Amino acid sequence: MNQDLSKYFTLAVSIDCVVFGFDGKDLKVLLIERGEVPFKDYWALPGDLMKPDKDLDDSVNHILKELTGLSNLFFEQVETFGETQRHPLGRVITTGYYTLIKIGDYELNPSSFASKAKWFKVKKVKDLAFDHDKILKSCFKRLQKSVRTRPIGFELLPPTFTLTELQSLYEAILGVKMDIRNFRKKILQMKFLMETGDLQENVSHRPAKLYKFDEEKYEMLKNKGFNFEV
Amino acid sequence: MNQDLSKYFTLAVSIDCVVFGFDGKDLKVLLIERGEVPFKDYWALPGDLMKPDKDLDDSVNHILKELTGLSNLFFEQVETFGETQRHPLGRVITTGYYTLIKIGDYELNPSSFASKAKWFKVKKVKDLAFDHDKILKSCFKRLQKSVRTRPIGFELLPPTFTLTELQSLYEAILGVKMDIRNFRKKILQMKFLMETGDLQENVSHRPAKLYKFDEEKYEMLKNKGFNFEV
DNA sequence: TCAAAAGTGTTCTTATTACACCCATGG
DNA sequence: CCATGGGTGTAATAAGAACACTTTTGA
Repeated sequence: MNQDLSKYFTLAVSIDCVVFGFDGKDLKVLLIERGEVPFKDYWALPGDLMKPDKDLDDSVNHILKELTGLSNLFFEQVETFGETQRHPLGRVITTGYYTLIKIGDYELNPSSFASKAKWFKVKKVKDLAFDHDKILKSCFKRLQKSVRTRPIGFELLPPTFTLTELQSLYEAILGVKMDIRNFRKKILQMKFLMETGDLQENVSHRPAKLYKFDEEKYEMLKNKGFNFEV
Repeated sequence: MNQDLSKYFTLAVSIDCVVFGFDGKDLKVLLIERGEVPFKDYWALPGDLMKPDKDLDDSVNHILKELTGLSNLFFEQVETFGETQRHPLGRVITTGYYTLIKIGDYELNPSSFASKAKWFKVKKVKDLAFDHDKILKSCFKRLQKSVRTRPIGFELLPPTFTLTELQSLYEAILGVKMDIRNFRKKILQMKFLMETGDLQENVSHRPAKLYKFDEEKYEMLKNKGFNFEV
């Protein structure tokens, strides 16, 4: 930090949110349609410039709420993108965050410059505004890493779920097929699932047992981590 | 991005470099003594404000060279710190990067506002300028994670080394003692080490065999990753 | 009675752990 | 001949991978 500081204080910082959800079949990501320039009418990650008087990490939820109505989520910071040409209106460095939520627990209320908000299959997404394809890819990779070293599920599944739904979630995130018997063996021996005693209803096949997360054991495992190889 | 953009373009972005080295016994980190305010005479991570016309990732090596003389290293981005009060001269968001090098392969030439540059044992470091304790901790954690999923060593050891030196490196990074026989078994079966045929000299005990990395296999494993449990 | 998904065990192979003694050198 | 760190193998246990048939329901 030498001479003439003022020329350095000329950048903006933005935040982009990658909100992952699961509909029982596909892994999805929440996008907004931009109602303003730049990239008007493009689909984009919910994101905006950070107010200069706010902490970076604290701004994530404010920005997401403003655009989509979703609030109070737990985000993990992933990567910061700082190419000179990434934003057409000036020098904007952006930090990407991701979170996991249950689709359906939250109502989407697009506002501000978001004209729409909608869930898209992660695998189908492309041609987003700015460098958002890159940010999404980076966050998706981080999610894939995380899923192997700590339990994920609670955040993405309804309160009770079948083992097949949980397996589908892991398969959707990791993009692989797993052996049904080995998956069940592995996941049950971790002891963070409890049978509810209830069964699926109105399915035209043998109804599956419904499970829920034992929150206490689940939080314990989340903190200490584990190794889920596939 | 709505109304009055100019009030957003008032931030500076800085970069802080965590350069890890190994002296055969302890894991070390390179620090500079700051010759200028703020935090004059404090030890700090080498870091500086980014020039607004440069890419973020590209600035890392420029900044490190300016302060320490080290150039052309491969950095991994770790985390961005953006608390409002983290810098006394204004709103500065900083991104932390880390790299691994062989101490001794590089000559330290402190310049610019770095009055000194020196290696410190990672475990002993505290009371750094700004929030650098936090940045160092974050990068150290990332290093510990990385070491379990891909080979590390080449960057930190001399061209030829003994298995005990390699084991000491892993123990220094992970902060655990490992079984000598199991360590050797595991590391040798990965096939990225080659015997040089030479032995240690001038040691007052049985001289150890010297190994080197099989660069081809080593790069392969680095790209595809592996699982090194301890 | 058919279609569709649920549910269940065993065997084989591989990886991990724990553990103790002799060897080669310099001083 | 002593001190120092180098070097080696095996047995027991645990984890992972591969694999096929029966059950329950609604239509």
